[in-house]
Amino acid sequence: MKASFVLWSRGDFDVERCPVREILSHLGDKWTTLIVIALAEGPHRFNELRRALPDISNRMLTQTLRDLQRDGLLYRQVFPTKPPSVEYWLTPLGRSRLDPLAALVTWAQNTHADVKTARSKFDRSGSVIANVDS
Amino acid sequence: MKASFVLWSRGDFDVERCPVREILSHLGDKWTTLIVIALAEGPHRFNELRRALPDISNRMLTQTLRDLQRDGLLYRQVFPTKPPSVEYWLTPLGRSRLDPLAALVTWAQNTHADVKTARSKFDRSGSVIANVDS
DNA sequence: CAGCATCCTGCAAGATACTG
DNA sequence: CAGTATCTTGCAGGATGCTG
Repeated sequence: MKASFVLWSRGDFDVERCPVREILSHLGDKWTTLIVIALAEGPHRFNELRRALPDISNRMLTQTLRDLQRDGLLYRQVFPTKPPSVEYWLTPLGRSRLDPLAALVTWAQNTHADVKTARSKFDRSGSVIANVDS
Repeated sequence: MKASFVLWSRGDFDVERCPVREILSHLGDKWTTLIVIALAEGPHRFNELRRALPDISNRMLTQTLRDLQRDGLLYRQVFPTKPPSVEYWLTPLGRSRLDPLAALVTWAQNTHADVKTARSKFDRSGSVIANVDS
């Protein structure tokens, strides 16, 4: 059993400074990951991204892009055209996040059916009691 | 460029049924992943988990465990001792989630320094304007 | 076009008290 | 010990209108 993360759960640790939590808070928010994935294809402009994420609000797109830029995951380039256009694309650092992300997405796709099955089985079985017996 | 996820962002797709969103909603909540990681070591009882996640509320621990059980990611075994004790541990399906998760955690640890640097650089540079120039 | 400023809302999550 | 049942709340995120 490769227990590689244990450092966070045992003993003396500051919740605020737990690296695992940091990560999760990033993955937690609704849009960050979707934008990173959207930019996997290549550079995109503001409104292109808006169209790619049909239900994102103006506010959230701006804010999430800013955060990603701030963390060094993407570049932002303003072209002084008229009207102005702005392009976003992944930095090498940003690209490097795609790999673990892809692994996760793949896992989810592969196991999706199993989860669905387990879920409806659980629900049918009275949605109470254990599940370990037979 | 291995564009493996594109299916979700282009053209005709139902936001509600986007598989990527499904996944993210699972990873999104505050505790699910932490619990899965905590159970990587092996079986744990309710209050053991509570101690492992110092700041989780009673309510959230119960609820998250139920959801994970429902999705077939963990087993729940009640021992009719007095007072009762209950053990939780990962199913094979649950274990299989550890791999992509570990990849992500590792990535985060490896890049943590870079992100911190980028962040403070961004903040110092007026926290406005672009970052692509020099 | 690409945003910012504001106001507003719902729901994830916390706190607390009680039970088999 | 391992939960359930309520009540409450903060803040992520939505809606809308304005501007260089």
